[in-house]
Amino acid sequence: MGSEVQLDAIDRGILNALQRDGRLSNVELAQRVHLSPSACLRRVKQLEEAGVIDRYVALVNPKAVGRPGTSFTIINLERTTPQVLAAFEQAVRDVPEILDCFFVAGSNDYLVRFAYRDAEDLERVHGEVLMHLPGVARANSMLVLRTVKKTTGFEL
Amino acid sequence: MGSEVQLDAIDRGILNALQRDGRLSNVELAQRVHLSPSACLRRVKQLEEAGVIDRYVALVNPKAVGRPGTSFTIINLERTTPQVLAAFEQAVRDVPEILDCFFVAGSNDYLVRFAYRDAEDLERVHGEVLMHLPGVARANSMLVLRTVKKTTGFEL
DNA sequence: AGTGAAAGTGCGGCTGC
DNA sequence: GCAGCCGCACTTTCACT
Repeated sequence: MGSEVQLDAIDRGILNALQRDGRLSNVELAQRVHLSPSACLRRVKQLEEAGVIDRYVALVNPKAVGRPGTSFTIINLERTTPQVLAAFEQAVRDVPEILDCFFVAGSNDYLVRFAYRDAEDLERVHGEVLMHLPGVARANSMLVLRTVKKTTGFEL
Repeated sequence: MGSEVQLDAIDRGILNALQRDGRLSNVELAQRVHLSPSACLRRVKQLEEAGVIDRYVALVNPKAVGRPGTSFTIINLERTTPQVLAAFEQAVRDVPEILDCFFVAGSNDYLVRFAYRDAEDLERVHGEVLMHLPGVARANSMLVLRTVKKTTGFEL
């Protein structure tokens, strides 16, 4: 897929701009990167088809939809056979409260991110959702007290 | 800001659709949520102005821009005076390699996410960037071996 | 008064040269 | 890089409740 595509300075400028504002009109984007609209559009389409630009999304304010809290939880499984891992991962995908889940090196742990509504909801998700995923031995939550920095893209 | 806005079922439908595809045209969005284009556009504008929709962004493929690796690092500071925290956080904001940084409860640690190019780059970022941030005592990296789930929004 | 549908206008995406 | 058509965003207006 989108591997080993060579990007020049203009491509990087396009990507930086669209990562900040995915609804930039082509004409405005063109003059920011000093290109004619048609040439700019060609590059954008090419970046989309090459898979460099994965997709465009709207970002919603967590507070505005009643999910102000964020927690990262390190989940340790009792056993780490392929079957146990597969069952756990499928369950994770089916739980809407879980936003991200990563399998990390070191001690065969998962790192899970979720958003919660309030203290009661946090307790529910931690205790009734995470702890009841198949194969879980321990779950160690790290509550986010303050978000220092949060990005959705890369500085190119 | 965007707090305590009441969302009905149609608003949630709009948000779910735009979180999947932020470039949906208003007419297509309208028929998905069974509304006329003008009524739909009014709601979208209102959600934007209320801050429920924060912004629209393009998501780029990390592999395509040469940053295939992800690492989460727990950073522990030597001292936790306000001055030390502030200096650390400002440094974090100035380092482009660091994508996210959260101050987490428990032991006054930070959780930091960054993307790296290869093993050599990982070593450089961990050793030369993170460890040289002001006030760092220890940095414990968790390498992501596999991304099980990754979302940019909420199921509403 | 607040919400939804229908029509007109201009800008911008997109396919030719 | 330039000129075309065409579609969509956006406004206004009207109908409903």
